[in-house]
Amino acid sequence: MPLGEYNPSEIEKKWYEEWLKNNLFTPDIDSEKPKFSVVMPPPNVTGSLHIGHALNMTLQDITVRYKRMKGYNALWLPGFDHAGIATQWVVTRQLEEQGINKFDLGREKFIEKVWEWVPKARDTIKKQIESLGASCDWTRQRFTLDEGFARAVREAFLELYREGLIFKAPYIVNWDPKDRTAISDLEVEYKEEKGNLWYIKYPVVDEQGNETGEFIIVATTRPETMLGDTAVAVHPEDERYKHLIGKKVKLPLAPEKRTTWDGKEVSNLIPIIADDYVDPEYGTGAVKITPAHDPNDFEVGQRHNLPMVIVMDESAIMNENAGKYKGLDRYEARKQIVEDLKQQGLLEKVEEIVHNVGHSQRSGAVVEPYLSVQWFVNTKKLAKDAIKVVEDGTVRFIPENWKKTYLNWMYNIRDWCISRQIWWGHRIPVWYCQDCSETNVFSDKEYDSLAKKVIFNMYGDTRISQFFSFEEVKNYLYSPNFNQPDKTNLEFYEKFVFFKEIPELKTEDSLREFLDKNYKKIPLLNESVEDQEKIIGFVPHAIFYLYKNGYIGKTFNEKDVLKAYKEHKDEIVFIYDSILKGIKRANILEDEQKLKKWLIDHAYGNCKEGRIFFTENRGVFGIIEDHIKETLYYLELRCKKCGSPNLKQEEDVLDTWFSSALWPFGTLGWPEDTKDLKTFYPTDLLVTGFDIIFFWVARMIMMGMHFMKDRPFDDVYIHALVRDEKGEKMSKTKGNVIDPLDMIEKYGADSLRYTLAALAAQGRDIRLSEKRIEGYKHFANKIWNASKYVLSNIESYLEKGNLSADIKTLNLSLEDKWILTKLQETIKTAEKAINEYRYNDYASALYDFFWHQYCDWYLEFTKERIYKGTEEEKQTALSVLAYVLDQSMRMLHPMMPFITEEIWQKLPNKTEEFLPIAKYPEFEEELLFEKEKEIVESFKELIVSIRTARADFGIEPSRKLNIYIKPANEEFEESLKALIPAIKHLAKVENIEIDKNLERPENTLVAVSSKAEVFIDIKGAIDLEKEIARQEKILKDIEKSISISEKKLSNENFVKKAPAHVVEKEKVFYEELKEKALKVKEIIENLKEAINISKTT
RNA sequence: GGGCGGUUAGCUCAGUUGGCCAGAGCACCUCCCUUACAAGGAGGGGGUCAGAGGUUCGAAUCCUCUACCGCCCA
Repeated sequence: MPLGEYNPSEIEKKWYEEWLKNNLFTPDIDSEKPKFSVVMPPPNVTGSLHIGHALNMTLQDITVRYKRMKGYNALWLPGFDHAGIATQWVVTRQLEEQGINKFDLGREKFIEKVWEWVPKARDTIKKQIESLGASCDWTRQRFTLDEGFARAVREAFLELYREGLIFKAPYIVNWDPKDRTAISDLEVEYKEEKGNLWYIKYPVVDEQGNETGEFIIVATTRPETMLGDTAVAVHPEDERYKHLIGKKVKLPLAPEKRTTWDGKEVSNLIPIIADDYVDPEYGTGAVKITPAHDPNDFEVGQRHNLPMVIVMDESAIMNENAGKYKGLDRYEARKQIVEDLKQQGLLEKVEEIVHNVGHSQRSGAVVEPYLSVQWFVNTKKLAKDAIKVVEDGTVRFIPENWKKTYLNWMYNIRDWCISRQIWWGHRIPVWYCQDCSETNVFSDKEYDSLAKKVIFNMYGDTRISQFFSFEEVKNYLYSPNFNQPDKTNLEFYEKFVFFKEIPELKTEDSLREFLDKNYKKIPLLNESVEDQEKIIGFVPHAIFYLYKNGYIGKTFNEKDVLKAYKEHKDEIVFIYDSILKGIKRANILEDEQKLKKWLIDHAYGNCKEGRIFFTENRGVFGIIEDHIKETLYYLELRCKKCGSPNLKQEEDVLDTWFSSALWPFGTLGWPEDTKDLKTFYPTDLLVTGFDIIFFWVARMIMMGMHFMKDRPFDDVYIHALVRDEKGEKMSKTKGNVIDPLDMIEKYGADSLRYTLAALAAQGRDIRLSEKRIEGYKHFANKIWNASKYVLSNIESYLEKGNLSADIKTLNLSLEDKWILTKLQETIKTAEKAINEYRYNDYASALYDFFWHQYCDWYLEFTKERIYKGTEEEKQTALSVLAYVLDQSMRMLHPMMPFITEEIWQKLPNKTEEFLPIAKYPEFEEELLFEKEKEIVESFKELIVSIRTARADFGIEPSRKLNIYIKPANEEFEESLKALIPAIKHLAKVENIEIDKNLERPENTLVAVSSKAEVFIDIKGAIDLEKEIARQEKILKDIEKSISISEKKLSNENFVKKAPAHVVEKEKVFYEELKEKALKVKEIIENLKEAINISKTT
């Protein structure tokens, strides 16, 4: 079937499905072929595909497809990022729309909601990536919060903690009061804003605290923070203030007693200290020091051991320390404070200034520097190796200038705040002991069996709580996995986390047996714990617990209970305290008499509720099992220091980038030593945008070097930002976004991809306009139509004969050899370009070849042979057409996977089943025909000169003319004779005469090219004046070139110093020009003579 | 303040170690529905490569300064 109309949407979906069905993108792990691996920068699950993704994916896909076709065992590993703050934000807003407040809902329920929504969001963006044609291996798809990643994150945290590289400390963080979380330095955006500089008078006091009448004036942009001042600093050498150093000032407006962050009292009389940090030139030279609300002041505070007073709460509402301003928002407080200062005469003056104000990238709120206790990674140590591998070129940045940016940042790297006060994410695997305050970090290393590890990980992932039911475990393990919905979570654990079968968990029976054997059982006697009045209390639960866990037998007496309870009191109290929300009448279990009475009461219904739990026979009691409504299991964790079970897990979660830093090895199975890891790590290439070099690339290198002792990737290709055609950032608010999905729908994924590749020049932003995409759709259409020509002719030919797959055996014509030579040149240029990540060169090399060589010339050349040639000529022409088309499709495929596959599938002599796994063209020396190429190039020049002459004289293309050609030499004469049919077709000519010794016939136009003169009979009188003018213009151009060339060649230094081939080229060029000029001059003379003759006659 | 980058045709951009009388696409002008393609074909116009100086036989390309425009970091 030849091709119909080009309709991208029709073919694109079809082929992607076909490729997936045939597993073309899943590498063979046992392959002998060299590997090529890339991990996909995981898009946010909440996001939708924007043009930046499209560019990122396209570039990766081009390289991966190229490598795959080059015979590499190629892995492109896809996945998604859980995007802590962004996702939490989206779900919070959704709930708000339903009138649900996140805090009312509670942490667990909230996270359940997120897990409900996340797969839907993920499917959306996944489909979008697929529609681009990404040839990634979906069978290995991962998620930064999946079972394996969560485990890897705990493992990494534990290891770093043990090595002392993770620590908890009070620190000034960038606090986002809107989202109520700390954010990293990198998440703060500074914007210039108008503000004020307030000059405030602080009264100096004497030893007794009485004002001396002297003032020290401080300048501040944030007067509300003055309530947290704990000193005033001046420069030690500043003569103005030297006498005040060591004295105190009375802090205006502040309450007499304030409290530091760690509970100590601070007076409102604060010292004047000396510190080099103060710039005597700025403001008044005296600076208020607020260690809890300013990063610089924090450092000053540490140097001078100043107390730190926090004056706001987590929402930036003034707190107790603010005295009468308590409860005011920080900006209202500012207003009030300024007002009050004015009234008290303490406001010296106000200056208007422009200063940089930090905003949260996410919420837009003005960031409050805020003292809080956070978790940090000591990056200084980790940076060492990460610097080394980039310095020594093991990891290469492309374009190279990013290396400098990276190193600069790494040299000055600061500790990385990794805790976030949100719910969605990796909860920090730290359990604080409530009894001895020990910090415990747990991972599944605590457990020896895989099944136990799984249960612990489920707990760590908050999939089950510390007291869990059989149903909960079962439901989770046997329900579909987030990444691989065709697998259960248990199967995911087996295949992607532990790489081993876990038989204990496989069936319900074995699972129950396993749980029974390994976990404490918690009998519950209540139907529910809702009605606190009717609830069955602690004592019976405790006894049933002792029984269920074998601490007492089915029959027992009070002494047995007493003894067993004594031994297990801690755990029993801890468990039921949590479950029953309080312990009542525990003393019964400590007193033999009371216990005995209680037991008898509950064997005979003598209590208030008339409950009977036990049988009694001669002082021996027996359990009535029917009372057990449900049995939970208890995952026991104990403090490593004091053994207490009373632990509380850290509330904070980790910065999302902490998990994505593990991406290149976490996705391959780390911390297990897997075959994937051995085969594919280090990866070969990372393609990403410059905006996350610090956020992500740097951290991956640090973590890779630390945990894998090896770089995560060799090459880092940094691509540009996609802007709109005016060079502005695309944003929804500006309304200038180009939606890749719209573009795909309108022009096809192939056109979009080609456009992005063609615009992806290194080191420059991309300005994209829809026009460009439309332009490349024209290219796709061109490919389509040219193929239609080739395929339909092949089809009609195949009814009679066969095409030759081995074109070397054919009797090739001049133009066949020419196009084959051009093809070889293109293969060379294209491969060089793609290997150097010069995607734009790759695109333009193929564009030029396919359109301007293959279509514009070669296709036209073949028409004569195909329509009027002999059988052999037909066969040769069609074989070469098919061969070049086949090679072109292979080369274009990485950029335009769909259209090329559609066409390629229809070609005869296919050697592979699908184009994505077909062999990439090889450069072949034997198919280079330099001489023939030169001839055809000269021939093209000749044709163009004829066309120009025709156009200059306004001769319609349809009018067929007679021409006479006078070649410069015999060789060209021979060639031209062979090309007569082509000339007729290309120049629209009726009759041709070719003769080296020709004289110009009368009434003809002349077209001069470097290897021939052409005389055109336009069948009518020509306007001699016009022709003279035309030729004179041509002559002028030539002479201009001659004079430039002459100047060069007459320059002794040029001939002496320039490389030989350059000089030689210039000489040849000069000679050609000279000859051409001579001919044109001759023509002009002839024409002038003709005018004279016509005048005289 | 420190660092990085940009300025080439009306527009959007290429131009790899200096060797081009500077290229492409779009737009523009003229002619053409010629049996692959009017989403096309043929021909054409258009640039003191931001400015100044320097190095060199030779500079859009290397160096210095200036102007303007971006981005990152403090």
